[in-house]
Amino acid sequence: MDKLPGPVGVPQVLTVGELARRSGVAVSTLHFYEAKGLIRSERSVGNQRRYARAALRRVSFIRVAQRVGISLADIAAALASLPATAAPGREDWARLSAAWRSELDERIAQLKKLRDTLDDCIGCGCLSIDRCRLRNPGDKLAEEGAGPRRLLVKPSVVGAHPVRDKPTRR
Amino acid sequence: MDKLPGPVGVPQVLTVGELARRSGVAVSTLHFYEAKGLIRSERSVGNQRRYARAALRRVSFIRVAQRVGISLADIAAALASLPATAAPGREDWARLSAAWRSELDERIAQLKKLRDTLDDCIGCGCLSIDRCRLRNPGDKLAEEGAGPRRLLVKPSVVGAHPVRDKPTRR
DNA sequence: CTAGGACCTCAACTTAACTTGAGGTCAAGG
DNA sequence: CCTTGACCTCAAGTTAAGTTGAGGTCCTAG
Repeated sequence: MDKLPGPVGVPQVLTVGELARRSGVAVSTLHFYEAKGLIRSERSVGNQRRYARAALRRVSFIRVAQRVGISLADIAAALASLPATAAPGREDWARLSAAWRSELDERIAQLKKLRDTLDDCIGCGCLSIDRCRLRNPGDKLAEEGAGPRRLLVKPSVVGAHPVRDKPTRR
Repeated sequence: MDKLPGPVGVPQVLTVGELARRSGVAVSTLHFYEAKGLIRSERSVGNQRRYARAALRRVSFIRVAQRVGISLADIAAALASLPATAAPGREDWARLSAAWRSELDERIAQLKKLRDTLDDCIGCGCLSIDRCRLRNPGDKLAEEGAGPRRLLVKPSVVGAHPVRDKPTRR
């Protein structure tokens, strides 16, 4: 029953090469993702990876999430809530969606703010981002020393994106 | 006329320590940004960095842009259109805004799509991202081997975010 | 005058996310 | 039987974005 390499129509199980071609990521990346626990595979008799079609979905998800600035670690955490073994059911996706909803909303708000800030500051002619609608009264920013407060929407719950946060002394 | 260290009210020129505190980034990061050409400073008689107040604005901008997944290289390119020497004028910000507008809009669209996709796929009960509204007819995805086409909005003009694009053979 | 903080440079280290390469297996075709 | 292409593992290299550290300067306060 084990579908072997040769591409025959629409296979129910994918080789790593097929998954790579169809998802648009390199084979090495798939190996990497698997090592990181982001995707899973069965093995054929000859020890080759065999992916369920659901893997394609997972990889798409990973790439898109990454593209908007979410780290693999966060993605892995989210995906961990899906059953790796079987095709995820409705409530599995529901759980994931709920968990990410606020994070995504927050990032959207952040982006809009950045975009609109540029526009506004041009429109009003004040020539300055930290003055105008973004400037806090009295210029008393220095109080807590914790980043661009006016542009940042909030510190983020999931907070593990590529941007190194606060100079953490380990 | 060179304002020296001691914090006195609201200084017109900032030391690296002050800029670090007020912008929320580490001193080392400011050095790094300067080395990369993202910010600029004058030097005091004693060879210490002195930043114009405009630098605070630039740093805020850098962090926020970064936070939404834009690379330092892209940010540097954008900032390069601003005069590093004087305070940027209205048309400088206008240029920057215009250049980024589509990129930001695109990323916003992308994020919304990701968010709504999760919601939709739960709502419709199809249990699958690559089927449903995202699935292309006939499952003929394998044609060009170029990434998650249905979720990705478009290949991005500025395209230099942390996500390693295509397995480029150098 | 000497100690403390804040600053300087430059090189080396770190982490995430991959890629590259060396050396080896496996199955189908000529 | 032998080659070819796709696959395997594991180690090492790469890039971006910083951080850490060693060794040195400078000014202000005690």
